[in-house]
Amino acid sequence: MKTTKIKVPEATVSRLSVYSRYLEQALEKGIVTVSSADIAKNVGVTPAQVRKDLAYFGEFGTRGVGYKVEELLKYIKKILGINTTWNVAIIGAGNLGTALCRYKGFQKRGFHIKGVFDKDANKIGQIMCNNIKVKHIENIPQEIKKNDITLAIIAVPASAAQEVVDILVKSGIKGIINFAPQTVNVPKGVFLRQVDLAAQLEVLTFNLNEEVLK
Amino acid sequence: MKTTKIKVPEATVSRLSVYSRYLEQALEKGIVTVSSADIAKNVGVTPAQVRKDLAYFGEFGTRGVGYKVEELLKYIKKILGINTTWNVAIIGAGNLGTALCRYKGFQKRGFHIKGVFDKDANKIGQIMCNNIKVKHIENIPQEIKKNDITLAIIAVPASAAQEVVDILVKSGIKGIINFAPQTVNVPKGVFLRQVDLAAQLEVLTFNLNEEVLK
DNA sequence: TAGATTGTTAATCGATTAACAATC
DNA sequence: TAGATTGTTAATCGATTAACAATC
Repeated sequence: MKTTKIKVPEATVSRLSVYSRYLEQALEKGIVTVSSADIAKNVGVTPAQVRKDLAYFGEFGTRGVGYKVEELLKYIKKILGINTTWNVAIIGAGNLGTALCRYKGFQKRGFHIKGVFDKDANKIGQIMCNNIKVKHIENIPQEIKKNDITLAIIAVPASAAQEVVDILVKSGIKGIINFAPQTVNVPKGVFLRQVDLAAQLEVLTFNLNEEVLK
Repeated sequence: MKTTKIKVPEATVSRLSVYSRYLEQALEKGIVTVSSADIAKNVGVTPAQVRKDLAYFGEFGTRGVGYKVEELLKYIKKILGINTTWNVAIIGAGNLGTALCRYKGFQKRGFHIKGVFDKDANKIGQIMCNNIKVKHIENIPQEIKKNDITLAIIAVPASAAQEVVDILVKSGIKGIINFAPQTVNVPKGVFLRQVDLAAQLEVLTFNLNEEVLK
């Protein structure tokens, strides 16, 4: 694999996920070869964008021909690191945590939920998904080691988010998705993504408001 | 209100949501005035960024002093269009749809779930949240009109996403959040946001992979 | 007044798009 | 070969940051 010298934009990485989903669908349909224009049309970007995104990582196509679907899919999965499976912990066994635990989309992409944690005594011991019992937050460090968990999803109230982040970081977690609507801090070397569901709706209402003003 | 001539970056809009959350917390704590540096420190951006973001919409501060928390919060909420409430439909009464229906974070920001729809006969008639009964997808057009619903959240399988989008658009929905991992098309004048949960994890695994290569 | 902090402009940085030579 | 499409460079566009005059 080519060692990347130039920094890859985060937007490029997100788009690679989208390309890979399209390629999976194309593969199912029995499509063998696609052009950057095909990919672009199906995912709503420009062909130049597709080629540029791929160019960060190497040369995967054939001039005059295009890309082999199966091959390109394999490459992108490797680039994204999803040629292997990953073990994931969910913190917070409320509605959202439960739903995420049962969400098929994670399994489908090789993410296996291996632990669900909460503080609430009523929830501990309950079975959430895949026969996983909710454990107390205290057990995070040992469970993460025992089950080789690398990623964590936070689905606790905003007020508890930073505390949970700190526990996770101390336990050696390297990547966190935070669903709590709360800015949190992680040390260098730990990757964080903030997913703010209400803020998503607010971008829509902003746009609707602007439309009215026009 | 100043009519915006210059296009506001989407990133600015998202940050306004984040600023407003911080301001709400500050208000609760009884903080009266904040500087751009205060906001910046708490949400993890630069003070210049905060001032630039606000400058798209007017002058809300006092030089040498800062911003009045309560006042700025009110302005931002008005800009985002969340000085009023919005009615929302959820399509898909599976795990994710159910969780989103019960999610407190929406209510807290003035988003009221007024309808939940599914195709599955077993789900129809079940009570999801706020005493809302799941209705068949066929009922979307009339329910949307009846309940004055403007926004919709799609939580159906990828294969059904475009079909649902088309129904929603035909019913007059103006803003859609799509949780299905599927690129969909909307006509001009309808706003769409794609929230791809697995892709979020994949950005993390990409980063972890890169770290290893270094 | 002196110190603080805004609002705004200009400079920088980064990402997207267009264009085209390379090449299948 | 001629047509098609990649990979890559240069041009454009847009967003962030730095700097500072305005002003409380």
